[in-house]
Amino acid sequence: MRLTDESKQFHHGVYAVVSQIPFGKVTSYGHIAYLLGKPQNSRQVGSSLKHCNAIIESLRTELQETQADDLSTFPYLDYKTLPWWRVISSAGKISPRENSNGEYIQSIKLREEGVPVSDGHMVDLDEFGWFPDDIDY
DNA sequence: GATCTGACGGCCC
DNA sequence: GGGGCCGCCAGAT
Repeated sequence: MRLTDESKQFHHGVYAVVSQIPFGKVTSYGHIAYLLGKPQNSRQVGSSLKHCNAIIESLRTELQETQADDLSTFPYLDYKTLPWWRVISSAGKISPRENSNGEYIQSIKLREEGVPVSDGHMVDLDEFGWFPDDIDY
């Protein structure tokens, strides 16, 4: 997995922002891209999450190899705790996967947090959306 | 390597 | 409201 420095920065940002979405709230791929200063890269946010397992592993490996920095400085680089299920489309819909199992799991995870998900995999963004203008990450 | 495919979203009919 | 187009870029073919 060869990533440019630029895209590594982007991935770091995506995971850092996702890790800050509050329990019981959701945000959109596009809003994460907006917070990272790249509002046109919503699609890459989806890609970051789709491949979060491999990408995070790659980022961790590189940090371990290239710097003496303690990995605990980057708490968001852990796909086991990354709340990826709190990210949905700007239309308020859980995005379809190749295999519908993923969206099913996502709806379960959201309901566990008290976020209602309709049969059409829709979430009420007015009530459960988290869309800050800027955050620290 | 060239080309296609998406966990997307904004814009323009 | 809905459909087509475009930007973006990591993976897959």
